[in-house]
Amino acid sequence: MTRKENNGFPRERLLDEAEALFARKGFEAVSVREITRAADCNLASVNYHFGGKKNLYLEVFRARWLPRALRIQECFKTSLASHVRLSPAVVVQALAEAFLKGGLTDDERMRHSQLMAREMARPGEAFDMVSEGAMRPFIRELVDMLQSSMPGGRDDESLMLDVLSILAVVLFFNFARSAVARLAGSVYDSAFKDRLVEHIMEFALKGLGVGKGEDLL
Amino acid sequence: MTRKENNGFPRERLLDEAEALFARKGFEAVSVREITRAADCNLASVNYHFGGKKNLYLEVFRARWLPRALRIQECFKTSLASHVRLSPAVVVQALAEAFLKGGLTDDERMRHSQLMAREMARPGEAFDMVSEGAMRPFIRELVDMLQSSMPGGRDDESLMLDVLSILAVVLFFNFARSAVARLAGSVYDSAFKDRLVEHIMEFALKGLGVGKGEDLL
DNA sequence: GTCTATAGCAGGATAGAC
DNA sequence: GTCTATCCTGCTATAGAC
Repeated sequence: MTRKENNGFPRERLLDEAEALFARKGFEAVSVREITRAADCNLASVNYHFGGKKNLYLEVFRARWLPRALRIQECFKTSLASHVRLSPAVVVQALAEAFLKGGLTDDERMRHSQLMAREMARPGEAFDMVSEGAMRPFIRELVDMLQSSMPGGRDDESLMLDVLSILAVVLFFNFARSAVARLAGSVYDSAFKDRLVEHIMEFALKGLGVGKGEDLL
Repeated sequence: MTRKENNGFPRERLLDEAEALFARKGFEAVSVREITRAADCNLASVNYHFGGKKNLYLEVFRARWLPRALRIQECFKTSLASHVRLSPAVVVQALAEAFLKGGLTDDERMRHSQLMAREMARPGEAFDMVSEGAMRPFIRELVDMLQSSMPGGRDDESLMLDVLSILAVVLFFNFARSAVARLAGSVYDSAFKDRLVEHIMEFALKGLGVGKGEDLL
């Protein structure tokens, strides 16, 4: 994999390449040699800048994953800001769009989901960052929003499971991208992605027990 | 990890321990030494019985994962057999129960989901088995069933995305078990599991656009 | 800060005795 | 079929020149 010349500092190049490789193959399947080769740095640079492979992995979450998660959340809040009243439909639409089309490139989205899925499948040291730094507060916020906007009024635990389920679907269609494409018999192109976004919004809204076209504007 | 003495033949012990370790940590993170130690076999046995680590991994899918997938599908069909008419609610309930409580131990369910999630995140040689041997025909079957039982009549592609979404939720709550428990602030005990089953059925049925209690019997 | 060279070790695989 | 001993490769990490 010859690299498109990344013009950042070595430290930044290492973080970028490491993130891509860790997301694609997982921590153990990637060697420091592979990372430094891809980042066009020498073998010792990982140790110099980060103090070892494991610290580089953690730094990828601190310096790349976390900011991206916060960017997604900002995107979500920006969508909400244009509405006077927060109906469930508005919240869900903003949520789905923030995760599926908001702010990030397609590659970023996949990397983000894959790293997240890896830490969720097997929580390690980075999971604290994922959990406390982004997911838990965001979920809390979502539950509160939905709670105060749902007509019936449901208990928090039930709403949280709904939120987790929506998140599960979003994660799945991002991190299992090639498998989904093969199972669906499609190529994962731009049209297919749009189709997925449409589907997820519809499915999630219905799953929450909210009609789709209720009061989106 | 001292092992509960497994009384099978060495070959079977190797498959069992390898499956558990591959599911938990992934292919690269597990060493042949670790597997043979857990299975109480000598280091050379993996090469003797399977011809290498990679072939052992493939054999785990052929001899453990695939039969289990078929057992889940049988469990699903048995549930259906007791109904005269296949309403969507019946199909979804049978699906959710087959995946969440059917026939397998809790450990088996988690291993099954984790192995499946790994192959979907990064399809390798084993993915053909997962895909062609179990998932694709099963999804096909589900879509056909739902198609002929849905009142409105929807297109196959849309139904397949629904089925994939339900599968995504089921997979997620199994493979991200510890993360879910931490995010939900619960322990993943038997009561919590029952709660999850209940939630998934409700969410999936609504997501399909079908009322919950319509015609379950 | 960057690089080469290498220590030190763990990995998969195999040979060959039993 | 099973086991020990061993080969060789590739890994992380570090020392030390520049």
